[in-house]
Order: sequence, then structure tokens, then C-alpha cells
Amino acid sequence: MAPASIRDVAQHAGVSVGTVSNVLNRPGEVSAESIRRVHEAIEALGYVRNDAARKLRAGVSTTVGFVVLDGQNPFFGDVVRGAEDEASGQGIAILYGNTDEDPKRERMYLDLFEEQQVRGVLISPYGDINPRLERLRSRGIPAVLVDRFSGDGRFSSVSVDSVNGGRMAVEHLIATGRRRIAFVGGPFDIRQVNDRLAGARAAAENAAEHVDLEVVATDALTVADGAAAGARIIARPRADWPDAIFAANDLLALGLLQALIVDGRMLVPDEIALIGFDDNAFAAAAAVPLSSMRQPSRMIGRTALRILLEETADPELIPRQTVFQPELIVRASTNPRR
Amino acid sequence: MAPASIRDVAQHAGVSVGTVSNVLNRPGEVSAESIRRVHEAIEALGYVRNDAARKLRAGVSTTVGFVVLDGQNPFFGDVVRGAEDEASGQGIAILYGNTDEDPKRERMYLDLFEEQQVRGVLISPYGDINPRLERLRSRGIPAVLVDRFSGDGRFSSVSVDSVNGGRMAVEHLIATGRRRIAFVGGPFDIRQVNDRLAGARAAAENAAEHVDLEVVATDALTVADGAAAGARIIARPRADWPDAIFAANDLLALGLLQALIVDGRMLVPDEIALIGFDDNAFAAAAAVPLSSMRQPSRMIGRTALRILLEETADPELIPRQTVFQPELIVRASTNPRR
DNA sequence: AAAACTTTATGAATCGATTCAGGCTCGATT
DNA sequence: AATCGAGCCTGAATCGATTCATAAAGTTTT
Repeated sequence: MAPASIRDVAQHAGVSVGTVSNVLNRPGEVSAESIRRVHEAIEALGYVRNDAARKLRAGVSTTVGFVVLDGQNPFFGDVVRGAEDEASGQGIAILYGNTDEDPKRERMYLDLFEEQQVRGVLISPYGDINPRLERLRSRGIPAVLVDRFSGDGRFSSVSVDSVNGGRMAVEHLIATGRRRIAFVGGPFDIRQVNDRLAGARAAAENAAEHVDLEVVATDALTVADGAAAGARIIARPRADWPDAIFAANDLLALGLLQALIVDGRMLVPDEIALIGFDDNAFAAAAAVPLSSMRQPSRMIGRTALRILLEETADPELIPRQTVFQPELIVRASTNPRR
Repeated sequence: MAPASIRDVAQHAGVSVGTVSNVLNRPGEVSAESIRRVHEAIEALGYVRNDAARKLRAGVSTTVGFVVLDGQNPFFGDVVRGAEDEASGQGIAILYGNTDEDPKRERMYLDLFEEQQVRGVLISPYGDINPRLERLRSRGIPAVLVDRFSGDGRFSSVSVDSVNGGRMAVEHLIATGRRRIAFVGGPFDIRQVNDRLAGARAAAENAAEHVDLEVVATDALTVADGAAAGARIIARPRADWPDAIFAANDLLALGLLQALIVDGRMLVPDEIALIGFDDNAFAAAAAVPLSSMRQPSRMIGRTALRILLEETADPELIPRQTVFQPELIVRASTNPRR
């Protein structure tokens, strides 16, 4: 049997289709009696609104697209979760796309979202997609950048102050008595990596005492690259080891932690302190719980979605940049030396 | 300017709307000349198909819903990724919903997916949702269970043989010389936990020599619960420690690893061997790389999506249960004692 | 009691892509 | 020369919810 349509409901309730629609969308303008009968009919027939027809006529969409840079990174998982929390309260579902830093996939998902006429798009962008986003906007689909400051201010964005985060991380290392600090991270064309390094440099230069800051470059922000960097570091003569490492994100830090274990002896934190960035779920869960610069990842997702919905409600809104401050989370990996 | 519709394209190309539609959907029945001109018009006008209208008339959907039990667990992240890989090749997008084991959220997402008339639903179910899924099926929306064997065979499912996995894990511990084994896991109303324990018991009983198997129950499969269980274990007199632990999943194992470190001395693997289940990305990345029973998580997602699409193509297909075998991945955490 | 509002209900028109019965052209067959 | 069929195209009808001009019924004001 074909699923019930609004016409069936109207017939069953003894009212017109217009009234059924009004019950569903503006119950204030309908009598209590009609509401009751319509709901009864809906119940009896198991009626479910056809979202395609609704979208076609009314032009309102109940989905939001989210294009994520790296689905494997728990940080993005948390951001999506935050957006989902905010969305589900409003009956909105999330169309999810993972690009793995592939511009082709990025484009594909934006095309798909345009066909779907989503209500809006959240995106942690990889390539230069301003033109694509402008085009979406011209079709009434706004976009909010996530985890990326919109330099030119053409779109709203929600991000974290990475420069300040880098500064705080290195200041913390200095405060715990370390003076020979290594920054592990890369590639430097990722904005966040650059910013975190800049902050680290600022902290090292402004320190009361002399602080060494060396840079150990990695190819990507992964556990494997972190482990490789760690192996390179401890392959040096012991005298050349740093006494602290600031990793550009927690994945690198986890890799480093793995490399900094020799003969069952954990070098962290007594020989080498270690601090990461993100404070993902696995930072606290590491063998030596990791100090980290917490990004309010869930809040980032919530906020981005909220801004997006505000912009769909009023397309004249001027784009705004929301920047959160990271928070220093101190755990065992940066305990002062014994 | 309103976005171009198929009518605008037809006018611009000097053909009828029917022809444009044919170019898009069955190019074989259209002359080369028409195809050329239609494509030219599409290009010139920046036409994008309106998926809502298409869905309404043709009844075909380009989205698939995926309801996930625990979005924080990297295992599910991988499964989603696998489904996404398979989907994106077919121009299908994934509507993503995370339930966090909340039956209310589960129901909400299924309602949402029904309104959306998704092509089908992938779900790692929590509560008893057979009635809801039957209803979806009666509306032409098939469902495939993920990471859960469909006992009654009413739906297709893709899962992993947890009993066998549990057996293999414990056999491996025995083979490396351990005889006092602890199973850490819970709650036992989660099917997988029960199955893994059953497999573990079988291995212990069938061993050539006598093997002790104790059960340390946890409230959930999280890192925190793992750490708590580990703390309880090493609080005992040393003589009562097990010499190996089989954790019901990797999250627990990571928590255990954290607890099994005393005075900077890592007890794993020399005092206590440790093996997990899932082989998520953080198992290999742990301070002591974790042995684990690998679930082919990405393949699970791919396979589930493929089966789903086959069922949408032919609703008469009989549900089938696909069961993968887990694979033993040996890493340092179960190295033989030195 | 008439006029002026209010409140509520009606149902045809509409959104844009697809479908399909019917029509046109042109070469092949009889 | 008439008939037929293949190939291609046309455009009205359709999917189901929303919107809105119109109307009916009821209430208040004069």
C-alpha cells in the first residue's frame, strides 16, 4: 500500500489539505477541533511528511552539509558531534562528507550538497574554495568555515587562536623548568601549524631566561609522523636531546610518546616533557596522560551550526569571525622533573 | 537571479524539457547533437539538478542514512569511512546520526530518515528496533545492520565473528606462555562482549595445559573504565596479578595500558601481556603498540553499503548475514616474556 | 439590524524533474 | 507508391506539500 499522503489525511479527518498543512506548520491559525482530528488521522494512517515535496514547494531544507578534512582525527569527530547536538534539537540532519585533504572529493561533496539544496554548509576547507562557496551563497546556501579563520572576512568562521595556544603551551613548558624545547610539526602550509609555531617562538623569545627552540619538521599531522620524529630525536647523542617537546597536535604527540620509551623506561616526563594540541579523547587516555592545549571542539561545532542557521534566517547578516581561546590542560606528561 | 531550472536549459538549448531530462537520464535515446547543445546550455546557465523535484517525481533518493552507536569510537569512524568510500563512487551522500546508545535519539533519526525518504538505512542498533525497521521496509526503505548479527534473519547484517575472535586472542596469549589470564569487559548485555568472553572461555578450556581465566567486569567499553579496571588489578598483591589481559575492546585496553605503568616502569608486556579488540588506529599508536583482533572496519562499511544498494535495486532479495573473521595482529604488547 | 471585523476553512495553482503517449522524419521494405 | 519501423523529439500530466486568494461563519461595533 502506498504511504499516506496529505490528501489521505485530509480525507480521513474530513478537512481540506490546506487545513492539514496549517495544522502542521502554523497550528495557531487552526481551531482546536481541527488540530485534534488531523492528529488523529495522522496517527491512524501512519502519515509521515514527504520532505522532498516540502522542500520543492517551500524551499526549506532540513539538512545541513558538513565537509570534514580528516574524519580519522577525533578532533573532527567531536566537532561533528557538537554540530549534531545543536542540529538534532531543530530536527535537522547532517549530510556528512570526509575529504581526506583531497580537493576532488571536496568539490564533489559541494556539488552534491548543491543538488540537495541543503540549508547550509559547514566546512573545514582544504583547497581554495571561495569561488565554490560564493556560488553556493548566490543560490541561498550560506557556508561557515570551521577550524579556519576566514582571512578576508567573506564568510563566517569559527576557529581557535592557534598563535596564543602555541604561546601558552611553550610558556607552560618554560614554567616547569624546561629550556631546550623542540617544536614538532608540519607541513607549514597548514595555517594552524604555522600559527602554533609562531606562538611558540614568541613565548621562547619573551622568556626571562634564554630558551632554545628548535623545529623538527614532519610531513603530516599523524601518529606515524610523530613516532618517526621521536625516533630521530632520540637517535641523537643524549646531550643533544631537548628537555621538552611541543607537538603541533595530539596525534603527533601520541606518536612521540611511543618513540620516547626505551627499554621499557618511559622518558616522559622525567627526561623529556611533552605537550600536544587539541586535547582529544586519546590525550587523556595515553599511557602517560598528555598535557595539551584544549580546543573546545564540541563547542566549535555547536557554534558553527548556530551561526549557520542564523545566516539562513537572515541572509543580510554580515559574516563574523568567532575565535575561541584554547585552554591549557596540565597532565602528567609535563610534570616537573623529579 | 533564481537558479536555472530544466525549463531554462531547454529554452537555451532550443529543445524540449523532455529532451533535457533524457540527456541527463538516458543519453542513449538522444541524438549526439542534442546532447551537445544541452550540455552547452547547462554549462552556460550553471544548471544544477534539483534533487527534491527529482526525488518527488522519480522516487529515487541519493542519500543513505547511517545511525551509529558511538561516534567517539574510532571503530565506527572507520566503518562510516568505508561506507562513504563506496557511496561517493555512486554519487550518494550519507546522512549521519550518532545515538550514543540513546534509544530516543535512535528513534528520532529513523523518523528523520523516513521523512527524507532515504534510499536505505545502515544502523548499528541499540534498542529493539525491529518494528521501526519493518515499517521503513514497508515503505520501500531497506535496512542493513552493522556490527550486529541479525539473529532472526529478518534483515541483512554485516558483522564480525566475536566468538572466534575471543578464542584466537586467548589462544595467542597462551601460545606466548601466559597461563593466568584476565578478561576485562562489560556490560554483558552487549552481545559482542558476551561472545568474546565465550570465545575466551573456550580457548582456556581447550588448552593443553591448565589455564586460569578470571573475569573483571566493567560498566562500559571506555578508556576510563579500562583504567579503573587496571587500577583494581594492580592494587592486589603481586602474586595475584594475572600474567595476561584480554580486553573486550581497544578503548579498554588503552585504559589498562595507562594503569599498568608503575614508577615510570611499563608492566606491559614483561609482567603482563595485553591484547585488545578492534585494532583501531590508536592501538598501533599506543605507547606500547597493542596487539589486537583486527576487525576489517572499513570493509564492513563498504560491504554494508553495497548490500544495501543491492537490496534497494531488488526488494525481493532474501536478507543475508555476512560475517567477517577477525585477524590477529601481533604487536609488542604481547611479546613473550624476556 | 446593518456594517465591519475576526477567525477559520477551502481548494486551485505552484515548485521542478520525470514519464510516456503520441507525433514527426526518413530510409527500408513490399 | 504505399506501408512500416526506427530513431528522435514533444509537452502535458504527475509526484505531494505549501501558499494564498476567496469565502463562509461567527463576533463585535455602530
